Amino acid sequence: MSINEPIKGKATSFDIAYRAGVSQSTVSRALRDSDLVNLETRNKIKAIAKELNYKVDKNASNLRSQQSTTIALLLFEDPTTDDSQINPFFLSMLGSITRACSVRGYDLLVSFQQLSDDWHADYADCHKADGIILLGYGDYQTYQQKLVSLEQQGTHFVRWGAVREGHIGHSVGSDNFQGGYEVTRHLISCGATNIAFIGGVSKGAPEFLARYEGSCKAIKEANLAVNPKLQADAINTDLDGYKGALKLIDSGERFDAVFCASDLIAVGAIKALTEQNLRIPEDVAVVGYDDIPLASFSRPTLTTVQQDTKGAGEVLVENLLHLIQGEPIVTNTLAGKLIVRQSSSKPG
Amino acid sequence: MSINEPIKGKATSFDIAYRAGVSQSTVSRALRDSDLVNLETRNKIKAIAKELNYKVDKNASNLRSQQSTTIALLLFEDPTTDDSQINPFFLSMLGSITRACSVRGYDLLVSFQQLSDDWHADYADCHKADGIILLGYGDYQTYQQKLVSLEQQGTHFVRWGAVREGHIGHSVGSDNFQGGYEVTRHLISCGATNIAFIGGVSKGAPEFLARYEGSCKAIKEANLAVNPKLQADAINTDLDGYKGALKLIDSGERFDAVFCASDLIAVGAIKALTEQNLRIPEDVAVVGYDDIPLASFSRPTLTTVQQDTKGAGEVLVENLLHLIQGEPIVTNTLAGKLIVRQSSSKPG
DNA sequence: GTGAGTCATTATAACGATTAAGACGTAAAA
DNA sequence: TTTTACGTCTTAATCGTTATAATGACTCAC
Repeated sequence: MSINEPIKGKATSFDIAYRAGVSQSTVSRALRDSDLVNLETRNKIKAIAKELNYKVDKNASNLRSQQSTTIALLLFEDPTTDDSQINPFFLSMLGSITRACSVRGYDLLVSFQQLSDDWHADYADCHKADGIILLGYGDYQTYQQKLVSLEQQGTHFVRWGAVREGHIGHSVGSDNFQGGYEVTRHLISCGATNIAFIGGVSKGAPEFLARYEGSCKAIKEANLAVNPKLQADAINTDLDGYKGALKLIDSGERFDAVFCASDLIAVGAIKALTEQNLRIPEDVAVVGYDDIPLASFSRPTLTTVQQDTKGAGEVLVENLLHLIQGEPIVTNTLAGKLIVRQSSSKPG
Repeated sequence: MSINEPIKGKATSFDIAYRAGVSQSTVSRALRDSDLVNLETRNKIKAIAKELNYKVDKNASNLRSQQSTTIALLLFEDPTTDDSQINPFFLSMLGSITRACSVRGYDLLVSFQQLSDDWHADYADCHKADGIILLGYGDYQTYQQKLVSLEQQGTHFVRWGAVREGHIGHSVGSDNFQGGYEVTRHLISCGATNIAFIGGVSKGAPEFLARYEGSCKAIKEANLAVNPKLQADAINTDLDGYKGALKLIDSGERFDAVFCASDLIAVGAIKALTEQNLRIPEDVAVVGYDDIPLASFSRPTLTTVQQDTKGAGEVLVENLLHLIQGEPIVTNTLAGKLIVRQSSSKPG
């Protein structure tokens, strides 16, 4: 037993051991409720620990047990957007992820990443985190290499995004195809026959592509024709939505509805349409995707698909923890919910 | 020198030492660019480290050096709001804080807190973080006790909020008084004579109070009368703004402008006013505070005060680091910027 | 040629926990 | 009585660093 009566700085388990008249290892066990130590001593030790305001040193604990009970969240955005404007959708997810982590006793390390950095090595490798959650719209191709090396290093990670064949690692995502399908069915039921789509399809976010494909399916099912000219590229900004809408108008093609791949795009599109004196939804119905807070306050309020952000955070964390513990993963697709608002109200 | 030729799991500094033919301590020094080790050996060691994909173990490093190069961000909201709706203003701050941390080589631990928990002990005490950033609107009284005990434990922390006399610890905040003053001067210059205020004043967020007081100053300076009946309480939600506006209308008092203590409140207020067929800004001018993304897209677009969130994150982190290193703190107040939009356009 | 002064590196303790293996009574089984 | 077993606790090794003191080698001055 070490003879360090006075507590110098923060209390250590040795200080408690001394006061309790037991060995340090017993203290360590007692505080983690090991039944290798007598209940009475256990309580005594806990009492002393509380009195001394003792907290287990995370670093020492992690070092010895070789795990950090910490999860790293890596947010990466398209390089075009700066850090002051973060996608609201991801931010709302942040809440549920944090919650999900803390419920399970995990800490959350947050980091925004430029895709250029070698983030893939910086977290799990130095034992900062047990696993990584990757969040970001973006071109899968650009960071596939990093995922491969993550995989090779045996790092545990899950990503939010489209669940597709051939993708590395485990993904959790909204059922974008189904969402696009339902949006379009809704538009058709409102009387739309020429439905435009604003959102990058050829390259870029696979989520957008899935939404588009779902939309096409609905159009075909209704015996309408898919018009490729009624599709305008846009990444996930309002400015791009604005430009996309202008492009559609300039194309001279007729359209009575616009399905925007995201709410931000929709906001921009609405601005453009309004400036051209088109009435929404009378002349053109508009639907977005994501149900960001703005959607319910824009004028007109925006019909959109609400992604289950609460559930998403929960599932992401849950799956990652399963992965870490070598258990099988269950869910990986979350249903979206169509929220009908003014921008696409039914006639009559 | 330990004789462990093969690398078992992740490489350690011993593995590198073996390959470089030097001692482990030399490796440790070399990787931190100590000039106690010859430049040539240093480069050699670095090369080998890179080749082996070696990363310093954070836990071991932290344990030994007794610091974590990690900052904890504690976000706490009024208990009324749930985790799915986080104040956009704080979220936008999150971006700059993350950026500021990573630039300085610090990690960021994020946590949302219910005020009830004993978060005050859970971060610095167990060496998870070197310091804490506290973010949250909220009644100062409710968590003052925690701040006191933080202080007592010698924990370093900074908070975002009103800088007031008698408050524990270091605060960084917008100059809310000045902001309120300028908003109101602007409204008066637009011709307003009866300016209402929606936002909790008597108790609750001191930020709101400061904005109100600034407003009152401007009113008095213009030789107008401050009408206490034209002040409605509201915490920071759109619903409360809605209710507040209705209350003002029901009061029967005349008013031609509403200064809302936050954009969220303003959004709710606009909704209420519009429903009562009041035109904005013709009948009533409306101004918010915060410049959340929604402000520039609402109909009408919302005049507001843009808080310098980018600068705020920077200053918060900077100050905290100063605090940790025992250096003096310089800045603690950030100027806001009035953004005039449609909701309060000048006549003519 | 002995002592002082550099320079580059090594040997060796910490840091504060976890955990396997061993020790010591005491009670039950042989 | 001796053995086995169990409950309870201690001893000691370990995690992978960082930091301090010690070691050699080698130059330089008196």
